[in-house]
Amino acid sequence: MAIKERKEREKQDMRNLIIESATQLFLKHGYDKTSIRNMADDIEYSPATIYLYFKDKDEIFYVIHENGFALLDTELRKNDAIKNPFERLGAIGRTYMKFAFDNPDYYDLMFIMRAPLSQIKSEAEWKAGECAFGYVTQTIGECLEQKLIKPADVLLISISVWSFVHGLVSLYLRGRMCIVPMPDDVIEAMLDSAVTNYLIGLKA
Amino acid sequence: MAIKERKEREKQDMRNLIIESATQLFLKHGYDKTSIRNMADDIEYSPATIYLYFKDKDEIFYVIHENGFALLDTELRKNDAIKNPFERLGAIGRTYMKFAFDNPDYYDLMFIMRAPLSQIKSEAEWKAGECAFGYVTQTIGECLEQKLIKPADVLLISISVWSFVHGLVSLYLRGRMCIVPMPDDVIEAMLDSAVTNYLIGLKA
DNA sequence: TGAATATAATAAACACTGTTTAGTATATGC
DNA sequence: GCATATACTAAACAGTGTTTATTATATTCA
Repeated sequence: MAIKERKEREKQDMRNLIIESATQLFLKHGYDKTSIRNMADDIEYSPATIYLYFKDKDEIFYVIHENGFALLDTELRKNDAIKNPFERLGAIGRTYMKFAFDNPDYYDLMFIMRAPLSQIKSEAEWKAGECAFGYVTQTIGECLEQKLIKPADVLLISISVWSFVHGLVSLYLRGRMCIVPMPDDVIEAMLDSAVTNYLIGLKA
Repeated sequence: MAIKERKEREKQDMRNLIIESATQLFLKHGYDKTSIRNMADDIEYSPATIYLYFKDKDEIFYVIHENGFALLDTELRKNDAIKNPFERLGAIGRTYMKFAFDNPDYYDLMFIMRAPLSQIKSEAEWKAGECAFGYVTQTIGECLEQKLIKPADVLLISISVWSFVHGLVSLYLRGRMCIVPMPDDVIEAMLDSAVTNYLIGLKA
């Protein structure tokens, strides 16, 4: 009975087709323009067919959100080559910001929007987020071991570092940095030096 | 011709009625449930009537967003009684966080959502934001004058402080703090000590 | 192989959304 | 009193996510 397996394969192919179409539409035209009907048009199936492969729209965007994390993870871990954990932490911060500015729609889905997280059943099951965050806590842990930063709870520092960079990035992406009336490149430089400054403050 | 003035008054009354209804619906049921039709039902007029008083839905929510800033401003400036600017800065931070947790929907509209800012014509015209942010820069300016914090550009520090607190708050409000699996009250305490810790790091 | 069953896909509908248009009462100005 | 201006709305437009009933196809078993 290889039929069952072929059917399973075909089901996965169809899921992939839908995700590919949704991702392409999402990155090209944004979240609002990525409707079930647009996806259906794109893959040349009826809208109802999509519901045979995904429970709802949020489930589709949860997968896209997970793919975004895979992307970010790959980028972040490229900094593994940097042996000094404090230097690595700085590089991770800059990589994180670059990711956000290069992929604002992914960043939105991953850290700002509510939609994709409606999928997690509750009680800490955000696997995608845990992986990237784990890399930060690990690096900060090494910094603490080597006494490169002021002693404090590793989780508290991790959350602080993450929140600091996320704060800068998300206020910028949502247009709130217009309170300082400067051209975009000047602001981006400012955000960069804010991170640099912040990390200096952590130094032991 | 007092008729013209009465008409103007009536026009304002109607605008207020719509805003009141929208605000009540928004705070009670959230943004998505606050539709033009729901507002119309509530004030017992047709949906089209609302468009005689507001250009579009975003314009209504821009007013609500401005009201939110008036509220936050009042709260923040209560800290004016604190003469020491560094202590005042800490109090402002805690007031800001309390506002966010007490009024998550307002906070969303003011600092996270895109919708209401579609109203600002461009090139730094975000009056509501400037006012609250101005109070922070002013306080930080005083801290610098009195050499209470490490010297740096006042704008850079202001943006850093704001981003730090906003980062903590917005990650929490959008469910991303679930990476640390703790009860809400423990997390809120953690965010509080993160701010305290951060401000200590700024100290001269 | 042929009938019965299970699977895959869809057309159409449901209940919404923001917004616009054309038409109707009512109030104002002359 | 009549023409004009104002206030209002019913209905439609163009979309949204999702569900249901139906049909066509593929698979299983006698």
